[in-house]
Formats: sequence, structure tokens, C-alpha cells
Amino acid sequence: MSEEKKSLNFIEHIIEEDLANGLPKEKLRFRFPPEPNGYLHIGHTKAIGISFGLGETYNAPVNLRFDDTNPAKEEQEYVDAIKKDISWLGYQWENELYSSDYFQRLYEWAVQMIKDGKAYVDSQSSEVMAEQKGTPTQVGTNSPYRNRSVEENLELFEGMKAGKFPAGTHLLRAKIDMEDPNMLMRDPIMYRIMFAKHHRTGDDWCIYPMYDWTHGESDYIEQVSHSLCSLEFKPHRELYNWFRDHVYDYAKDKLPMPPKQREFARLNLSYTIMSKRKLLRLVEEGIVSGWDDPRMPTISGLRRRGYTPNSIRKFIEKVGVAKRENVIDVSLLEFCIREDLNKIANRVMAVLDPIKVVITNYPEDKEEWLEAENNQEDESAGYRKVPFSREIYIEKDDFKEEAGSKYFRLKLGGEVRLKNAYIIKANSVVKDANGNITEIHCTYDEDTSKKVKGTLHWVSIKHAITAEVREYDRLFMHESPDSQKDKDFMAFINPKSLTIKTGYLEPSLAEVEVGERFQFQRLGYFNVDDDSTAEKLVFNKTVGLRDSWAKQKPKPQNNQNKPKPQQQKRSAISVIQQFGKKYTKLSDEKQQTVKAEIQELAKEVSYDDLEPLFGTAVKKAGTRIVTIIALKVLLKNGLEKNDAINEFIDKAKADKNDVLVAEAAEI
RNA sequence: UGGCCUAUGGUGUAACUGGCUAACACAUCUGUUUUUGGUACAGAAGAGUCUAGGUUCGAAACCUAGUAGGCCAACCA
Repeated sequence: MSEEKKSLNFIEHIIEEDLANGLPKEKLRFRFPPEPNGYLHIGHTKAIGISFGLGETYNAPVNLRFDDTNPAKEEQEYVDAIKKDISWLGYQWENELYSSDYFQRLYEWAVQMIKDGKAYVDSQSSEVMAEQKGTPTQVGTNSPYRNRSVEENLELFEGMKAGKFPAGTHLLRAKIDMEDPNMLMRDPIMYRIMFAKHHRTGDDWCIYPMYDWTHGESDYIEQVSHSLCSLEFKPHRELYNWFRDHVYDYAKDKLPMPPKQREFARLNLSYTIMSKRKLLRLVEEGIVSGWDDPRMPTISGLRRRGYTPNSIRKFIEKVGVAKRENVIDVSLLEFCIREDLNKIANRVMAVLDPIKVVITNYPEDKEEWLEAENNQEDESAGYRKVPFSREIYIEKDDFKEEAGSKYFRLKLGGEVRLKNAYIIKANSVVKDANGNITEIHCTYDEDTSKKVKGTLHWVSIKHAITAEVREYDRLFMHESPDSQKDKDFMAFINPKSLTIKTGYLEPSLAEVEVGERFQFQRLGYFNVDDDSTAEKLVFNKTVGLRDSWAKQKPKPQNNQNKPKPQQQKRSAISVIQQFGKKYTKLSDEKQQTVKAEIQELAKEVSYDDLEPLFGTAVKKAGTRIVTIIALKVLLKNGLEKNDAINEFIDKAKADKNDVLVAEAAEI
């Protein structure tokens, strides 16, 4: 067991510390608490991966708890979809729970809080209350109802529960501090009146608890040890603790574990939006076909697109956990899915943009069934037969009448290998009236041992089956479409995010099943879409293969690779400082050229610019060398020596860096 | 005008809690192998850790100030 010590993220550090301080390992318990008001997306996967992942590493139970305290928004449909997605990802929850299961207990605790003078019934309009609440920079003021008697509060709360009051007339609030700098502590609402049918409790209740009151107490009831959520809940922690500490007083005999909330930064993906509300808009406005459109970042979308649970889990693992805002490059997600599919997807041949090739020396009525390896990454995948005949399709892109030596594909007079078949040579082309090539005439050679640079995929026209092939591009053309202050995210929609083609496939694909994944050789990974039927096959492109050839070709004006915002002219001193950072690493020769440049720049530098650099840390020898060089220029141009200068020079002469000493000695 | 959080190569995370030349992955670029311009393998480039002070023999880490970004005023979660 020489397990290499993996570095821990900050949450794991906290847990390790708690364990070291005496928390028994058996007490560890986590939870994933979605609100059933929408579909899960890749961002949620991070939260799922963290809590369920912790459960796996510490062998601790993880509850799936639906935070269903707002019947106006929540539906059973979402509960079912969420369960399906989590299961699909391969995680197992210990218990399926609902906050609504705790409504009675929460109610009893609330009554206790009233009796203890920690909560009161307010009877004002939301406008007035908002007024009293103040702003982040301005304290709030007390409600006139804040000091109702316990008896009155009890009676009113009882009445609220019994349905005696219309919605909006009364509220239960915690009595904390209207002047707290944290607005969440300014007498937060615990209960509101809502005459709505709840997806689980039906009409049992007409008062519903708010998030802050429910969430932490649900954690506590479940004896969750570590309650992990995203950063925006950080300000809630203070309130989480306040409620928890009071309730702990009521129940500590039976519920000894007070949970602790910790927050991590949520996942952001480049060229993607993550907000449920905005995703809903894409669905409602018909930009996509539904929540499971393969372009959507939802779990169901990714699943339909052909992503594997493994690849998504791997992605979440690689993304890490920390507290700073981040934007993950989609290329990491693509890397993860390619890595997985490379190992498990069988290779097949499909031509998506065909051009006809006639092999003139191959008999017209002949056909051969050639052996093809299914997956060279997996020996157990075996072999299959693919038909070859006189007329085949290859990709249009794979032929040019004329091309340079860097072009490995077919050109007139050139030879290429047909994957799993023969080597062919292009002799002539047939063109239509517009000059478009309609046929390429080739001759084949049975000797396949020859070395040729290029290998093409192909499909026998006579045997080919057709399929609808859907290719996807990113939904948005901007790296962070929803964080532009002056533009709506809809402005960045990519109008060409979906391309539908007719593909010609080798006949082995005639009987595929929905969800099956393949590599179309040299093109990418594809899976069978839910829309696919025996009569009409439909494939989705999951992701393309890496293509180092495409990168060499001139990009179609898409300069997304280097939008480096060039800073406007930097000052001479900052350029010199920049040189300083590298100076000691440069070769002697380079040092000379850089030195000359610094001497030139130094002419524009004033003493006031330079002086702050005298204090540079000893360790930063490069910066000090560069400063000396510049200083010498200034001295030469008439600058008088002063104490600061002399001290700096003396210190340099005494340094252990030879270059620095040498430069200083010249003064 | 407040409070809280964050700042490490282009991106994301590390750095055994103050100690080696700041590590790993993605992205980028080179080669080698290859019946996929894929995979695999080998290598390169790129960061004095936001800035300035301070503490220390020693700071990415601790302290102070500044700067930048994020979050906080729903009877949402």
C-alpha cells in the first residue's frame, strides 16, 4: 500500500483537522440538497462530486435531500429527473429525504423559539419591511411589532398555521439585530403564509419555512457533519450558526452533532451559461429543443450528447475545489470525454461530406469483405468485416488536385492508403459544367505493405447506409456570455451551433441501439441519438478528435486564440522591472543585449521612479542588478549621489550574486 | 458610505501548514512511433506567487496598507 499522498483540497483539510481533533470517522455525514425546481447541470455536478466524492473517500453516508420549501416552484417531475441524473453519474445516496419531512419538527422548534423570545410575528407589508431592513451600507430599524408579547406571538403564529389569515398578512421572524452589518441577520423571515399545494405534503400546511430556517436544521436533524455549498452562501453561515445554536439547545440530547457549513467556488465553464433561469429561456424561446438538447450543459444534455458518467466525474476531479472564482476551459471537458471514449468506443468508418472515387482497375462486379480492427486500444473489442468495391466515397476534404508536400492526403498523382484496404493512386478527375469535381479516378495496388504517408477512411457506395448526423458547435460565441454588463447573453448565441448532415456509413452500423457510442475514424466520437429509429438512424457528434492538422491551416478569421489585450504603452521603469525578473536566468549573451536595452530605457527614468526599487528584497537579485544598471545611467547623466544611493550600492557590493557585485563595483 | 470573501504560468488546482530550482493537469509548441494528421511516448516554452512595506536566518504562505475581482437589500434556494 504505497498510496501516493494526494494533495488535499481545503475542505478535505478541514475534515482531516476535525478528525485529528477527535471527531470520530463514523460521524462523518454529507448531503446533496437540490431544490426540485429545474434540471441539474454540469455546475451542480461539482457540488455532487464534492459531497458524494467525500462520502466515497471517507466511506461516509451521503443523503439526497430535496430542499422543497417553496411549493410554488417545485414539482415531482424535477425530483424524478434529479434522481435519474445522480444515479446515472454513478453515485448512490444513503437516504432519499425531503425537507418537507421535517415541517412538523421545524414548527415545534419555531414555537419554542417564540417562547424563548427569539422569534416574533410581524404584520407589515413587504414594502414597509424592505424599507426597515436598510441597505448593505445602512442599518435597519426595528419593526413596531418586534416586541409583541410571547402570548400574542404564539396566538398569531397558531392562527397563521390554522389558515386564519390571508397570505401576506403575517410572518414569523427571528429576533436578532436590525443593525447587524450582515443583512441576513436583520430579523430574517422564518415562515410565510402560502396557500399552495405542495408536491408531497399537499394541503397539510399553509405556512412554509424559509431556506435559512429549514436548510441548516435539516442538516442538523440528519446529523450531517459537513454541509458544503457554494460561495454565495457564505453570508448565510452566520445565520446558519445562529439558528443551529439555538436549536441545539433544544435537542442536543438526541442530536449531538452540530453541523458546520463550508463554502466553495461554483463551477463556471467557458462559452457556457449555468443559470437555471437562463437555460430555461433557451428552452422556452426554442433556441434549443429542450432541457436535454445535446448543446445544453445539463446532465441530460450531456448524456444525450454522448458524454459518459466517467468522463464527467473525471472532469470534476480535475477541476479541483477552492474558494476563488474560476472559469474552466471547455477543452478540459473535451479532453476528459476523449480520454474515456478513446478506450471504449469502437472505431467505424463514416463519410460525412462525400466525394466519389472510382477505382478503375477494380472489377465492376467484384466486392470483398475486408477485416477491420474494432479498437486498437482494446484487444478484446475484436474485428469486423467491411465491404469494398469499385466505387467508394471519401471526404471532400481528403482530396486536392494539387497540394504541397505537407498535405498527406490524396492528390493527383499521389498515393494514399485506404484504411483497412488498399493503396490507391489518383489519376484524373471528372468535373461538372461548373468545374466542380464529381469523381476521382484512381487505380489500386494490392500491395499494402508499401509506406505511404496518408491513410483515409472511406465507405463503399453500394453498401453504405445513410444516417442523419448532427454536429454541434458551442452555443455561445463569447467566452463568458452571461457576465457582460451591457449585453444580454442572448446576443452571443451562435447561429451555427447545429449542423445536420447526411452521413454514409459502413453497413455494420445498420443495427445500432440508442446511446451506443462510436468513433467515426478520423472524425470524432458519435453516439446514437434518442430520435434514432430502425428506419432512420440519427447520430450526434459528441466531440471531434484532436486535430493538429486543422490547427495548421489558416483559421477562418477566428482569432479566439490570442485576443491578448495589449496594454497601452508601459512606462520605462516598469519595462525595466520586467527585465529584472528574468535577468539572472538569461545567458551571458542575452544579458548583454538586455542590458543595452535597459541603458536606453533608463534615459527616460527619473530618480523618483528608481528610488522605490532600492528597497527590493535581497532575494530578487535580478531586479537589483537592473536597478544598478539604470542607476549608473542616471549618475552618468548628472545625478548626485545621496545616502540612499550609497547604501544601495554598498549592499549590492556585499551580495552573493556575482553579476550584481560586478555591476555595483563599476560605480 | 458598510460588511464578508478571494488574488500562484493562458486556464484550473498544488506546495507535506514558514524551508530544495514553486509542482501537476488542460491548453500551446517540437520531435519519435503509428494503416486514424487520433492514441502512446519523449521533450520545450511559459510564474520570482496582485503591489508596497513589515515580521523572520528564511515568506506564495504570517502582519499592515493599497489595488483588483466577487458576494450581500426576494414572503427564492
